This record gives sequence, C-alpha cells and structure tokens, in this order.
Amino acid sequence: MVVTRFAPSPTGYLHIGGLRTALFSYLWAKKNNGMFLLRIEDTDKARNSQAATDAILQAFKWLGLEHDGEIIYQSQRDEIYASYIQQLLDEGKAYKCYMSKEELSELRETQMANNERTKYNGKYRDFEGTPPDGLEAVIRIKAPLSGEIIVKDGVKGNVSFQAEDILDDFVIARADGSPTYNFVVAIDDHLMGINQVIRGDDHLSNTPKQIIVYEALGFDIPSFYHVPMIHNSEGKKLSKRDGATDVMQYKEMGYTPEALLNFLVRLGWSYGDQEIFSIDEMKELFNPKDINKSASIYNTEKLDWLSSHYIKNFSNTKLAELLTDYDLILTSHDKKEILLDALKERAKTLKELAELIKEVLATPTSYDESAVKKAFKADSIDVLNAFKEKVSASSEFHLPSDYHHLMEEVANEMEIGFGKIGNPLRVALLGKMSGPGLDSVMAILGKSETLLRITNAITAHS
RNA sequence: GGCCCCGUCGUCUAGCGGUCAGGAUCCAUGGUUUUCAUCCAUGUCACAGGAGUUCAAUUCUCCUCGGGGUCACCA
Repeated sequence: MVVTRFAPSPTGYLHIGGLRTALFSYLWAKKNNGMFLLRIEDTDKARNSQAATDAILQAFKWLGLEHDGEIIYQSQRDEIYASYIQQLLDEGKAYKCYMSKEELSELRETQMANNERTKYNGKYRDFEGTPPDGLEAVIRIKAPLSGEIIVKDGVKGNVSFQAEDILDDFVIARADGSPTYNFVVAIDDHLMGINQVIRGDDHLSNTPKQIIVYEALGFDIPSFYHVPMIHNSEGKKLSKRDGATDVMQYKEMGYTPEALLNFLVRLGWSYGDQEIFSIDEMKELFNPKDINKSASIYNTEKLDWLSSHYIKNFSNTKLAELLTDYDLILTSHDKKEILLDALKERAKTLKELAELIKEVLATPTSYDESAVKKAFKADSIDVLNAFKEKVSASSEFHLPSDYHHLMEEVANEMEIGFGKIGNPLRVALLGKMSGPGLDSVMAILGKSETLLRITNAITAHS
C-alpha cells in the first residue's frame, strides 16, 4: 500500500508551495487507494505555535484535503526518539561528543580561513577517556567517511553524493537531549509506514543524511520524489511579498478550492495537453513520475482564468451558497437564477461576482460622465419617456424576453435603432455604459425599481 | 566558496534522434453581442551559448554561461 505524508513545521501559515507538495502527496495516495498522513514537525519549541498548526488544518479543511489516521505530533514522541538514540549508542553507531560550542565555532573559523569545507573533526568519535567536566554532551552519529551515497529519486533520477564531500558525524541529539530533524524524520517516516516521500527539492541535499539514519537503524529506505520549487517573478524563493502567502488569503480574494487546486496541480505537473482537472480526475491521473524537473514561476494569470472558468460552470445554487462567504445573501432572492446567469460570466473571482451583483442591485446615485455624453442624444429623454410609459402600462413581468419585446416595440414605433433606446436606458438603469443585458437587468429589478431608475435618470438629465 | 539540482514562447507546459517545435494563458486583431463581459476565429512570440557523437540533434555527452537549493545543537 502506498503511504505518503505531509510534514509541515508549524512556524507560519500554509503557503502555496507547501500546499502543492501536500496536494501531490494526497493525490498519489488516493490514486493508489493508499493513505495520506499528516505529521506536525514541532520539535523546535521556540519557533512553533498552535495557531500555525490550526491555520494549516483550517486550510486543509477549506480545500477538502483530508488526511488519514491520527495527526502525529513530533513534540509528543520524545521517548520514542530517546530509545532509538540509546539503541545507536549501545550499538556503537553513535557517540557522545563533548566539544563545546566555542571549540566548534573555532574549528569552523579555521576551516573557513583555510578555504576548507566546514565539518566536525571527529574528535570524540573514538573517545574513551573521562569526559570533561561541566559540559553536556551532544550525540553524534557515526557517518561513513568515504564512499558514495545514491539517492534514487523519482523526479530527478539517481543523484549521487560523495560521503567525504557532504557528510560528517552530524548531531542527532542536542545537549538538552532533544533529537534533531534529520534523525526524527527518518524514524517517523519509518514508524508511520511511509514508503513514498514527496517533498520540496530543498530537501534533496538532506536526503543522504537521512539515508545514513535509515541504514544505521536498519530501516527500509522509502521512494523519494523531490519536487522543484515555486519561484516568484524574480526567480527567487517565494516570500511574503509575492502576494498572498497564506493559503486562506486565496479564499478571501474569492478563489474557489477547485480553481486553486487545479492551478497548483498544473504547476510542475502535466498530463498531455489537459488543463482542466476535477479533483476526481486528479486522483485518477496524477503520477509523480510526470513531475517536471525544473522550478516554475508563480504567476496568477492562469489562476484567474481557471477561477473564472469554474465560476462560469458552477450551478447557480452552488454559487449562491458560496457567495454567502462574501457578504451576499441570495438564497431568498426570487430572481436568483436570472441574476446569476447574467453575471457569473463576468467575474474572475467570487468576491468580484459579489461586488458585481451588489452594484446591479443598488439604485444608481450618480451617472458616469462620459457614458452620459455618449448615450444621451437630443431625443433620448423622449425615448426614455416612451419606454417608461410602456413599462408602467404593463403588468409585472418576470422574464427578460418580456422587457426585450417592450424595447423592440418602442424602437419600432419611434422608428429608431436599438442603440438609441439601449444606450440611454443602460445609463439610466446602471449609471454606466457596461453591464449585463438590459432585459435581464429589468427582469431582476422588477417593474417598480425599473420605473424608479428611469424616472431618476429623466429628472437628472432633462 | 564546496556539494547538488535545473535551463523549450513573457508565464504554465508537450516533446523522450527525423515534428511546419504542439497546447494553454497573456497580448493583438476580427466576428458575435444594443454596451461591456462571455464565446468563436486568426495572429505575434521559444529550444541560453559553444564543442562533440550521429546520415540527422530541442532530444545523447562535455564545457561555458545563467538560475536555484543546501552546507546548524532550524525544520
């Protein structure tokens, strides 16, 4: 069974890059009827917060990414890590190192001065004397000093590292006894049964260290897929200044989970020429072997396009429901269908759609100057009056086509083109030149509001 | 700096020795529309550079250049 995981460290919000690796992991598990586990890497007590964990969970919930099983918190697993540290100590695969921080940094400085690679010098690797007084030991693992370590990566291929280039006896437990990242990752992934690791390629150079831990403990090494980073428009690492970092901000901006997930799945991954993927299609088609090798640049043009695509194709019922999050209650509006049909093709986001709707529903309090200039000709007031007569003489209409007929009648009777009536009427009803079809607008507004707006315009422009 | 990864239209990408280098987005133009938007059609735009290998390189190899990542008692 395929078991994947997402393992964020709760130092901040869930951002777009983290979300994408989470999505990939989730999809790959689902595709294989496997499990997608969640582990919170909160061993650094100083930098972690419960709020950040909650934010991540909240984002997952919004997007419908459900994890399987219980959430694992590393902060609650100290005894587990301690027992493995003891095991390595007992087996002679790890040892206590009494080098002080001062001595260590001195060592580094001389190495840097000599233009050498900074590495621990193995001073206590085979130490057997009496430990120095007053120093708490760290635990270091005995790493191979030479040889080749190959990371078999499903995205990058086989990546080989020379032990002497990258390894030294790295610390697996700090002076206070707490374990370090590369150590606990290997243990937790093993204990959780994770066999497919999909993560950012910033972890690629850590992987050899983790392999050393796997081997020291006799664990099976999982399959790795290191997915390339998402960069900002300058080609640099994504930062807070590159728009919304927190995934939940995308909700505030009016994007739907469908659009955001579709956008992200196509960033670094593709399936032929297909652009639109439902969640079910993603689960069916995603395969990490098709992940691109190169970094991609974050750019919202396509997100906007996808967003408008989904909004156009959502049912009015679903839209009305979604819109409640954007301060717009439409559920009881009797012209909901006409309203949404008329406006959903005009918005890139739900937020925009809500604003567009509110605009149509609000009686104009002013008229766009250039629109008035363009629309109001010498006979416009007469035309509006004629149309107004028609409307008030009619019974309450409900269909756009009814209003359309009325407009046609006026145009025919006065022997004028459609534009002669459409333009001033548009300004009267909406206050500007652009907007949805007037017949729909009038059907939405109803007889009395339509008459009110026409009367207002006649008064203002006579 | 050492080590590692990467390099096809502005952007997201297809390509896996022989293609008019394809799609999408963006942009532009035209059509539809009483307006705007939608929609449809058309168009502009790319293999970082240089050596090899080969009958043939975007594709394989090497070098250069460019970009990124990583080198902790952070994760």
